[in-house]
Amino acid sequence: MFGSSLWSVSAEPVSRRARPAKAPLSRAVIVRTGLRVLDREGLDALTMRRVAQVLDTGAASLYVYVKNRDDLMAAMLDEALGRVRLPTDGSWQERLQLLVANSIEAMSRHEGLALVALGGIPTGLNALLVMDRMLALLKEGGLDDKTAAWAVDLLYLHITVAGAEQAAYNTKKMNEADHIAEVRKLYAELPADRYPLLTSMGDALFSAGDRDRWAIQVLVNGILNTPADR
Amino acid sequence: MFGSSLWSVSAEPVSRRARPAKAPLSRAVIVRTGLRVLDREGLDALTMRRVAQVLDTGAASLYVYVKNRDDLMAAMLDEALGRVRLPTDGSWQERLQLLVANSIEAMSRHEGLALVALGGIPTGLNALLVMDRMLALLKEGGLDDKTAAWAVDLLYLHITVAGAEQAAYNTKKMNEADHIAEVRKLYAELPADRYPLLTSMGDALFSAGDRDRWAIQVLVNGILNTPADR
DNA sequence: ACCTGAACACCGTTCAAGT
DNA sequence: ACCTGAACACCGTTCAAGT
Repeated sequence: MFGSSLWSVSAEPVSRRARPAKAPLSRAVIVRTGLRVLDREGLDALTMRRVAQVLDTGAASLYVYVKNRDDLMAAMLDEALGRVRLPTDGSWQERLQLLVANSIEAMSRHEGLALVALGGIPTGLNALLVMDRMLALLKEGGLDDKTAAWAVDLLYLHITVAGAEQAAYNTKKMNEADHIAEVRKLYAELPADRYPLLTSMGDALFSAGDRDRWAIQVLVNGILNTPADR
Repeated sequence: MFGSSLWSVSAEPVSRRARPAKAPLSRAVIVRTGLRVLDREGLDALTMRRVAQVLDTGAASLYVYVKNRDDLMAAMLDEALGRVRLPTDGSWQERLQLLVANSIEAMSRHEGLALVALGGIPTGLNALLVMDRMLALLKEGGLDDKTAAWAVDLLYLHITVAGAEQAAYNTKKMNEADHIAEVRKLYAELPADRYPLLTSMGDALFSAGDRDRWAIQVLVNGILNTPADR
């Protein structure tokens, strides 16, 4: 009875105003959507299905623009690195330290993204730009090519871990003070004969201060004092 | 016709010799089995189901001894760190550098394991032992408590990334030389105006040498030259 | 050419039910 | 007490079929 009318309804052309054209898919749109999903819903929610859903399509459609989930995350990381501000003022050492700090900060904003940088020479255009600027600063500081090259490797590695750690820290559900108190208690209760330092210097272990800034200074000072060719 | 005999067969007691008692489950056995699965079949194969299968049981049985997959992997990491050799000879700097190198090596033997250390103050008994020994060496070197504490943080962070990178490198399916050649080509083909250093100093970027050893030296030198209290 | 429904081959984790 | 079959609520990825 309703068969043919139902059929004709679904065959009827639908006004574009009632059902407006979707924004066309593209790699850039998928990458930005992935970043939004990651930032708003967390790493667990960053699934191909969820990203597709936000774009009002099916997961299969993403594979035209993105090789797989890892490829998507790598692209998201590079997008995030595109937001790094390149310092212009101060001595070369100040600019280098700020560039490293800015890169760490950019990575730390997005849960789990820093980890995809591990195990793989960077190939993203924005990651490479950061590396090129670091090389320029190191050469400005008078380092030889080999030391500068190795230094950039090490600095990028540090950016990755520091970013990952900071991101994990930012995302921790647990109350930070509670967590530290708990670990502190664990350290204090360790057997003192096997862990003499951890049990005895508890206060210093959790001492406040800008550890991130200090770590970057350590790296730069170390690089200046350690030529690659012994 | 065969109904009752089949039924009686399955009800018949089976000799323990024909079907020997399984080794009883325990946290230690599960952790060691996980490590074996990881080393032999890779990170993708490290599933609760696969570990259980090797132990001739169901995945659900593991949850009596292990909170979840992350807990299992954390325990596996600490087990791996239990294999780190603690150096006894040489100056405190030599012993420290060797301890760091040994720790990196231990982590790098097991794909993906280093990553579980990220984002979380270490609490495994073997990780803590490595940290305690590092603290002892730094204090032997005359560092104040605060600098020593921050230094151990930084060194452990470096052990983690370096281990993760090395592990990824060890596990790479692709021919190493081919991969480097590919990246080198990518760098060379970058626009020279935007990437002046990467395009011009290609040789130095891929220069051979012991980068890992150099990186550890950089860290130690930097730590010695950078007190935590400015 | 571009898109997608449906299926494939898995996951981690829980829990009622068994011994 | 200890163990487990089966189910729940998902995954990433592929591909034949549609428009």
